[in-house]
Amino acid sequence: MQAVQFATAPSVRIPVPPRAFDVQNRCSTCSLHQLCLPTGLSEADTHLLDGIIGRRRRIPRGGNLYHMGDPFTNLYAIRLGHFKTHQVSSDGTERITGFQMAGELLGLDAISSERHQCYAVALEDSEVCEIPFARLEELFADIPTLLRHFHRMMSQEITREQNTMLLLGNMRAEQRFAAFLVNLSSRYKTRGYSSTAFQLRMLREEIGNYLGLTIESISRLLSRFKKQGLIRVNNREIELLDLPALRALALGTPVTH
Amino acid sequence: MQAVQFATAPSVRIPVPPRAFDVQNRCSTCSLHQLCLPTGLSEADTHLLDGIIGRRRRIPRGGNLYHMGDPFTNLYAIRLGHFKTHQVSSDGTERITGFQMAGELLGLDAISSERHQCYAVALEDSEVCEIPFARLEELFADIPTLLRHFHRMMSQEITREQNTMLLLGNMRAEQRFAAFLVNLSSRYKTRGYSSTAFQLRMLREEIGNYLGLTIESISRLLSRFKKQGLIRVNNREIELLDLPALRALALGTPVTH
DNA sequence: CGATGATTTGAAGGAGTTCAAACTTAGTGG
DNA sequence: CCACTAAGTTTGAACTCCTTCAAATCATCG
Repeated sequence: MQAVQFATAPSVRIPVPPRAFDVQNRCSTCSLHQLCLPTGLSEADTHLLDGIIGRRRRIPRGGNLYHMGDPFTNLYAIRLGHFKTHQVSSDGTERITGFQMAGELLGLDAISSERHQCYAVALEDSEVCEIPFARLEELFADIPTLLRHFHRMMSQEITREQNTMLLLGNMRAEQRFAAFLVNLSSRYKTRGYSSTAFQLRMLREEIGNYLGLTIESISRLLSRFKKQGLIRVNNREIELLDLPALRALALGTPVTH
Repeated sequence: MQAVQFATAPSVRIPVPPRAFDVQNRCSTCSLHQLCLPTGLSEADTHLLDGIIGRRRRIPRGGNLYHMGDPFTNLYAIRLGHFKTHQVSSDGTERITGFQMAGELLGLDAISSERHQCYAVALEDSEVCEIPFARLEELFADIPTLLRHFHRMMSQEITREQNTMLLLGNMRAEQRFAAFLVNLSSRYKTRGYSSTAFQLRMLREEIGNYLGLTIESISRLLSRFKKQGLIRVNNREIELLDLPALRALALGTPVTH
């Protein structure tokens, strides 16, 4: 019975041994191992995953990893650097849907339409691993742990976006910006970086665009938080001096509606 | 080689024949077949899917399908009726994250944490099919088409939420509400109902909550649209008299930021 | 060092909220 | 079947948060 079912698999997967230039390109030796797609895989399974990972791509600051409308063939795991994803609306204005950092996956929103739904632009010189989705799908049949983890990642993406929806729908400017800072803080912490001092890789304008606020509002909020002793700012450098207070602001009194 | 790989499957799936009370409970005979999980499956595969679908559950108007924090064991396919999903924030206020209708899947956001991330409440007397997720995962190994379709559905959910994010972050009240109406319209059309005349199953307050506006704003917008001849309204009944104009409003001039 | 892009700050204006009150609908019990 | 009630909706007026517009200041990089 099982055999019959398995025979209906779409194509026969022929494992490909890692190529020479892949040696430095391995999930097994990657420092993001615990954050990225191979999370929770056995050593053997990680090697199977290694076998399908495509080339590493470097994207210079401001460069496009993919364009909206591009046919979807790969997911991308960020190895190094930061990205923003944005759409361009009917009237030509840019609308930022998210900021992504090392260990995060780009392209999940393209699976259903088989076309990328947004632009992915590097905020600094960055590097990604190309993950051919068709080959990943083939691996799912062999590595249930990988499939389960992949579902977790997609589900997490949904949850993340729900939180952003709540932020945009219900929070005042001050609350939004506090939530934004707290969010960055916790993501850096997960990656082993300081949760209180980091660089804002994006422009004020991009923060505002993402949070549904103007650049002036962001600037004013930075000044206010600075005056209140919540943060220290120097251009792109920011230090969160009172993380608990910022967290309280982020949770704090939403609009009543 | 393949056999070895397949042997690593987490558990041996023993197909269960449809139980007696399942006869009326089949994907194969369900009118939502083309919209829901079985989309694109062969007849044989649809029967396999039938084998794992749990009981049908009736939820009366106002009843909870699940609560936020509940352990996640099932996805739910809406068979009949409408739901809203909402969270309750720290200060006890309700924040609506979406409205769902027949053929749509509930619970995708719970996969990553294995706990439901929101409440699901029936907006009218409704009915859902329980889909035990663990058994669905077992089926994925046997029915690649099902897996692929499932990924599409998750990806679609991400895209949908991105659109809502854009709506909340960038649109004025008028534009949001127009987009909301146009969205309902196209979903009813897909389901074979009128795209221009339908019932609003949710309260004005719930619409406002979802769109990040007050109930008063929604009421004023309804009045304005009515005066402009774009719609006809009678309590919950609404008729879109000028769908193209509403579509234009929905696309129309976003805030500049 | 000069030019361009990015950020900050100020002042005025407006979209949408808040508060208040009237009105309508649906449901209940007499 | 009607009166009564509670819930939901509409409308008006005042206010507020954030935007818009404008101009000055600052950073970056050839």
